[in-house]
Amino acid sequence: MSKTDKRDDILRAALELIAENGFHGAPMALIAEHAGVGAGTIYRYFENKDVLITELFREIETRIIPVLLDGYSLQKSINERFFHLGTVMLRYLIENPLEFKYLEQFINSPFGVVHRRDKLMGKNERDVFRELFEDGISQQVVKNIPLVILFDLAFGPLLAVTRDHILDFIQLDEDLMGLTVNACWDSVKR
Amino acid sequence: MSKTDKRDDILRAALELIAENGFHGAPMALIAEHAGVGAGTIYRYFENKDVLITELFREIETRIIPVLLDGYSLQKSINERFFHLGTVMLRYLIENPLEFKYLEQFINSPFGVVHRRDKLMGKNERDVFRELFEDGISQQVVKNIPLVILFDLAFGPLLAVTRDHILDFIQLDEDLMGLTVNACWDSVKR
Amino acid sequence: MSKTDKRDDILRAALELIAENGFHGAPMALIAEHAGVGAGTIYRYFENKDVLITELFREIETRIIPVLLDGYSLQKSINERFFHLGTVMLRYLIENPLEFKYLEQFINSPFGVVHRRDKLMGKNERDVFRELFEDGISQQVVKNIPLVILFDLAFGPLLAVTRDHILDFIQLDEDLMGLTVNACWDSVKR
Amino acid sequence: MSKTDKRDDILRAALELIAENGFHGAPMALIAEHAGVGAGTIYRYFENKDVLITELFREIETRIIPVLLDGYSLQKSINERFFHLGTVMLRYLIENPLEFKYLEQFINSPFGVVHRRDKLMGKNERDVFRELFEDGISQQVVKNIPLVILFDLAFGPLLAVTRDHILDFIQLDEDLMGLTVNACWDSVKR
DNA sequence: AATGAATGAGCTTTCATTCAT
DNA sequence: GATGAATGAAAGCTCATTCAT
Repeated sequence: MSKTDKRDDILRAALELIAENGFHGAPMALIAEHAGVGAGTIYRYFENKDVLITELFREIETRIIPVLLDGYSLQKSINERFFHLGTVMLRYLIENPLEFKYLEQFINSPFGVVHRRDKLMGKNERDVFRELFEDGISQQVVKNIPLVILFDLAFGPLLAVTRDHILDFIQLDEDLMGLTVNACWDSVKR
Repeated sequence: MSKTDKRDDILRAALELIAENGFHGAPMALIAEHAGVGAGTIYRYFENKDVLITELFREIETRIIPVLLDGYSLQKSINERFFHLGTVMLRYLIENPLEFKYLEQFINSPFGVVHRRDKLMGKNERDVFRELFEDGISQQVVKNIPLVILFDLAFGPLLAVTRDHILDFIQLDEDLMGLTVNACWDSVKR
Repeated sequence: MSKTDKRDDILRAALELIAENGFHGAPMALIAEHAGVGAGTIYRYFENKDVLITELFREIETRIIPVLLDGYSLQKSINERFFHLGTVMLRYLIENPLEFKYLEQFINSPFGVVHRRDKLMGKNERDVFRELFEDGISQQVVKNIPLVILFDLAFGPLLAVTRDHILDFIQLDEDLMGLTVNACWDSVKR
Repeated sequence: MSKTDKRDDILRAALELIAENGFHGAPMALIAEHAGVGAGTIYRYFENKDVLITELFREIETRIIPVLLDGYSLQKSINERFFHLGTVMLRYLIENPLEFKYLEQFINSPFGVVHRRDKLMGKNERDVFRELFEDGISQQVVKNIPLVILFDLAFGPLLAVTRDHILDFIQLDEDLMGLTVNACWDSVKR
């Protein structure tokens, strides 16, 4: 088994346990057990639990980006670009409920606050959503309100809807997903 | 000191500590200390920590309802009613950051899932928002999509925006609050 | 059982275990067991293991001082005062081997270095030995060399001899104790 | 690289780490890293950590003996021989603080007790100090008290003074070193 | 009714040692 | 011979809950 395999096993175990039980329902010993490694082994790959949690977030984030960009074209209209990103993201999260649940845990935690602050400070490289909104504002297609609020108008409902789907409060099909993303667009468009 | 006083002291202490430090930053002994009671005393009023947490949520919920209803009239248009409820709620949360932080903690936790499930199952009495959306749909002013999604479109951004204000990512004044609520309205209206 | 009793039980258990096995041979769980209390109970009396260790040192120190001062008179000659302090200390340590072993552990550890630095900086109240040497120097009875060296000349051998007695390398009786203290005096006297 | 080289690298790394951080601040993996070898390699040269520690002590001891004997003559007076050994040792330890710190760690540990017991039992070959004191006693120049006590009177202060120098409590120059060794002589001479 | 000292299971993390490569 | 990834027992410490007073 290669080095990478074990690291992946640990990340997968952490994803499953934290997604289902939260950070506190995922003791390191249990993660190790689910990963099929010794408790100490985790610490060869991750300095401590916080680092494991943060790395796992980055891993998921990294996994999503190419999915979002697949078929995404800056040539299309702002509306089309928004629709593309919104539906692709919604679909991805619904098809990967573990990753969604993990993201939710992460975002609603001190880790997430730090991450969001860094993002808003522009510490993060190219951000496809920020770019979209900035283009939309300059083209006078999107409401001229603070970026932060645009994010909230777009992501707030998307995450909420995904959660409700995963919790079985609704069944999102392609139609409902389209309606939802369009409704979000209504809130950000001029 | 009456029985009710002590109960209130405990709830207040729990609110402050949990809002600022999360559930795990609020040990029962600390809550007791802040409430000025013995650790064991809490258990005379609340069966265990989970019950305390849930009761505190209901308390806050109960406190908000009359605020929302003050000046609220079923005679006004759906749009006006939505604007009233949205801005009043936004203002209330911003002026009561402890309660908002607590609600966030609660919603993003296993407790919150249970609560939301109960609500959607209609276990809860009269719900002013459900009523508003149902009226809006029947008057063909609001999009005819599942209630759950309408909730998400309206509350998702409001909560997100409040959090960003409290985290100092934006400064919400009355103007921005109005813009935000109107943007939410754009997403639910036909 | 009074509050003080339990604290004393813990200190006694710590003394025994650390004296015999060193700091690392005395896990908190074992100290708790020997003290007849729960593991968590120790933390009601001592913030952490370091504090327990330091407090125990002070306790022992405090216990020795009145013994040293019993029958000690500033009216007597420097030589007599030195002999009194030296033999009383030697006798006390030999009769209380656990305390001696503990002191040795403590002195030869990072704790001890800090403590010694504080002492030399004069942070500690009245120090009977410092006083003795300062009097001796001003009366030109004791060698005019740095205080630190005088301490080393006097205590170095006393502690070494005590350890050898406890380890059964020698059997110190009153005669040998007298000879030893006198030899130490020879090294500090002019 | 020869077998001996690797062994030496390990011993050197162990010396540095243990001297600065104590036995518990020197994990085997770190020693291996500092020595530039694999963790498992140490176990080809030393059965376990205890053996490594003991061997390192012997190594240092062996290194000091020729230094002590350089210029040492049994023809000189006891006083002169004592002065020679005392100052040379003091100087050596001060100039090699790592070795001193290591010796201190070793002596004040269960390892040291065993070693001292062996030494006093006469298990060790020729001992230059024992010889000196025995000569001194038979020439009636040194106090007729047990050898062990003479060792303590001579080494107790020397080690204590060295430690204080290394901890920066005093600055030992050649003069102070001479004074100190002479003071020790005062305590052992008749 | 109210207390708060006591509990002990459970947490994260370290490290001497092994062994497949 | 040499490696270093893997191990898992054991450490210090926390905290929800109990119960004698």
